[in-house]
Amino acid sequence: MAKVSKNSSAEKRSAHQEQLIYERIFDVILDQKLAPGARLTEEALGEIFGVSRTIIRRVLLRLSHEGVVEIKPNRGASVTSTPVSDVDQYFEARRVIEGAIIRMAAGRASDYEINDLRSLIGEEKRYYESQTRGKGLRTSNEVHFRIAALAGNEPLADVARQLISRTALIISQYQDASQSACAYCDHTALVDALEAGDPDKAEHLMVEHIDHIRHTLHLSEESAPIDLFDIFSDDGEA
Amino acid sequence: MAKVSKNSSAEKRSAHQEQLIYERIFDVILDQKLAPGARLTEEALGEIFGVSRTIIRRVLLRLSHEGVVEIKPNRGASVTSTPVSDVDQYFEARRVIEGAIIRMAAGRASDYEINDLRSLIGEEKRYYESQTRGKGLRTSNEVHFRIAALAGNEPLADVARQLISRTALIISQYQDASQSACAYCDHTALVDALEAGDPDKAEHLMVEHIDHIRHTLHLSEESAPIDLFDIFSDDGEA
DNA sequence: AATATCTAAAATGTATACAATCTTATTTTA
DNA sequence: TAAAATAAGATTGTATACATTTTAGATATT
Repeated sequence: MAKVSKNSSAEKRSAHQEQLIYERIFDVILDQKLAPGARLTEEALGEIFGVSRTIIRRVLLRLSHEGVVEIKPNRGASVTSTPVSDVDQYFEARRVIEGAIIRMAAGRASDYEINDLRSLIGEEKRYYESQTRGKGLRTSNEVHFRIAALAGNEPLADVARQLISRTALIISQYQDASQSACAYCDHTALVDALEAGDPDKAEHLMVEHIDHIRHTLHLSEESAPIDLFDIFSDDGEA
Repeated sequence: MAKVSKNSSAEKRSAHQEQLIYERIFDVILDQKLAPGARLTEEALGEIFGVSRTIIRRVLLRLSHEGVVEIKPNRGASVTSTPVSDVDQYFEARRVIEGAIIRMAAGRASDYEINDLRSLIGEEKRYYESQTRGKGLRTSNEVHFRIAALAGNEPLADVARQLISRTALIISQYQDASQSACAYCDHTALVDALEAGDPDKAEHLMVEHIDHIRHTLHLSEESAPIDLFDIFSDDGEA
């Protein structure tokens, strides 16, 4: 007579389901399996992930609020293509914000947090060496996320996260797969400065690092149409 | 509950409809007609604006992405209540970002843009003198938005806008209606520095200004439940 | 009277139906 | 043949139905 408890495993999943779909789509974009400009149709995605358009719509809306996807009225969503002319602005924004952030973070990090960062950078190094580009890029982002968190200012960390994600999209659009930017070298130096509690050096290294990434980009126009089913059915991510 | 849809006049402009609802809800929050913590139920809002829950849901989702509203699973949306402990972080974030922005903007503004700003500040002054608090606060935001745009860096202006909107919510939560912060005095000085092309002075004034606003806040806990229909049916603006 | 349990109402979560709009292929016309 | 008109298909826009969950009130129990 009481409530019939359904299989809770399926229900638990539905809570995270949206998040999983969100990450999956973002990952595919960063892996350059979906080029900028590629259209994301609601029904196709719904079939792929086994949910209705309602859920997909929410995910696309979130991605559009983050600037990863563009939604035009009656046209639907497509991967954001950043014009060459906008690229430098994003990197300048990152220099300003992440420069200020790492200055605030310098000396604040505990030994535990520093160790955590170093092991993350180790992971990053492995991904880059094993040529798994997408994973490497996301891990690199994670390093920047963690540093942002160390500053102890949640709103600032939040806007930093946005810019970092958005920049990742730009990098995946303009960086050659071969030229993987050796980010982990720079990252190690950054963490050293953090540990030493040297704000000036930390800021300087961060600005140089962001500048360095910017200069690995080849700013030329390109595009490549793709089929949604192929991309999501075959996960190239070991 | 009568299902009478109260179509005011914005029935056919379905393209802008969502935007209008968004602004209407945000305005009501800034006017303190909806206190932090107040619940926003989808069906009630749908009836008020004469649309289905589908549209309301999109608006609430957008507001939640901007941090104005909090959505909890199975609980729906409620106006974000910022803990006292978080307030200073938001203002610090604004000092960092808007400080950098106005530095970039100094000397870049055309005569036309400067004049535009001055007339906007005039408008602001009138609103404050006529005690229309909500309008005054929004106009004040607009001044900061415009300055952010002058820096010529869209991504930075974007994160600035987010923080400014979010801070407006905080101000409406913690500032006494009487103490209206005389923002337009500071703003005039800011524009003078912009026109003179003095980055150091402009930055200094901006930091002081933001600090000044922060110090008009009375950081104590409060709350007040309200009825949605009353609020939206009677527009206290004018 | 206080607490616990159960039931009804209300709100959100999701899917789906149908309308409006855009896209594409085909046919018509000059 | 090329351009324009048109019709068929695909895609998004919106409303609504139904399921699930929460909330609140009533009833029962100690």
